[in-house]
Amino acid sequence: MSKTRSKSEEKRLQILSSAKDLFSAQGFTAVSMDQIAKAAGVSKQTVYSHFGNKDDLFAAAIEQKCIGLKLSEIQLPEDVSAREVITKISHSFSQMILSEDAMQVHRTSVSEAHTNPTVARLFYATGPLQVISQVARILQQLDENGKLQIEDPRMAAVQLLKILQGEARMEAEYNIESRQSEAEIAAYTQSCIDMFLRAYAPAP
Amino acid sequence: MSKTRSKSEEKRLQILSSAKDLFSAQGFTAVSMDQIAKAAGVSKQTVYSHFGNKDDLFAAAIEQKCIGLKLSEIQLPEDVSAREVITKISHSFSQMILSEDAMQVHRTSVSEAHTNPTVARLFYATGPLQVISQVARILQQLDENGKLQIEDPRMAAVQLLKILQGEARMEAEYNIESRQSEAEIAAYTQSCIDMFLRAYAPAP
DNA sequence: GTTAAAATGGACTATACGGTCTAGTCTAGA
DNA sequence: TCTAGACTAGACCGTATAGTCCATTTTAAC
Repeated sequence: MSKTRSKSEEKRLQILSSAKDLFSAQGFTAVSMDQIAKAAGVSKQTVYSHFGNKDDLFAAAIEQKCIGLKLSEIQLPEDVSAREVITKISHSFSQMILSEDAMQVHRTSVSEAHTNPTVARLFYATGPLQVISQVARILQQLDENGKLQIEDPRMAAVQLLKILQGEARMEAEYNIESRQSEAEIAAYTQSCIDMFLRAYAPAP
Repeated sequence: MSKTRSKSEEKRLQILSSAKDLFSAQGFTAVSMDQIAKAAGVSKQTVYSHFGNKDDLFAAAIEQKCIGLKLSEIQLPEDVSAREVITKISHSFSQMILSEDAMQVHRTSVSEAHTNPTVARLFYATGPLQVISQVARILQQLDENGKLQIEDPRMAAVQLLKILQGEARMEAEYNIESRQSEAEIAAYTQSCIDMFLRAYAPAP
């Protein structure tokens, strides 16, 4: 352990933390290395000695940010109705997807998808893909229990997650002024839950 | 009319066209005014004399691009089943949403949504919002004809359009290497059509 | 305390960009 | 043919950035 001289780790974390905040808030090009150094309370040289260049720092920062984005763990007891499960998933997801953190990473990923593909792919793999698998697994259980009738749980998971995004997500994406109210979002989410349950209700 | 000297219009269009292509392909910051001038075969000064600054040129170029993005007009004869209508909408939309043009404008809008809100809002209003209304109107007709049972056609329209995006759209957004095949997309689209029709089938 | 790595801070290079300016050319209309 | 406006080519300015260099100071281990 204690490698000859290890104040290093502390600085490294400061840099990473500042870079994470700045990059995800303002994107890659808009943030300068001087800015990051200043925000981290560290000299620019130190930044470069820890992370070789801007690209590497960016990748590390966004990776860091992705780790913090998890769908809150969903525990479902045995005797629970399909409606309860879907409702739980829906609200949990709806809240996550509209959070400022999630939107920031999403925007940054899309913005840099072409010039810096690694970041977007990293995010996609650790974010959306994970959630899809997680939800697909739950849907498969509901199918096996006969509580829903789902041929392809993965497709159904994508469908559920997609509809839940709704207009609210687009408004956030495009930075529209007049956003949907909490009530409207709630009403829409409810409509999605009902719609999904009708579509995948077990045959009588 | 013929304003004293009007070679102007031709140059203006050249500039606008080049700017449109460059901006939508690479985004705002990545494209320089020199680049645009060169691509348009025009001097930089001419660019500035036609469009005052980079922001204005950008707005004009993206506006130009938006005009070209329309959902192909959907004509539905009288005695047509709900399945036929939804199928037609679905394929039409699915194709449009994945086109290179649509993806470009989408990416650019998201990228610049914060620093240049006008563009994203313009796109949202002339693109997604239009399509939603158009589909909502059709769904309402299907409801009135008793072919479907839809309480809130607008919500249903959003749901339909959202599920149709599916994984393919995300893969395009995040520039993922391994994209879904045509066949996979078709299968998913079919699954969406079935799912939507089951969810909104009229009560027996 | 000595030592060597780690960190500082600021000067520096090279490059790029938005935007202006200028000197001169081209073209249409009077 | 003359003239005014459109256009060109490129120099130019100010600013900003990524990244390097280096002399100096701080810090942790021995």
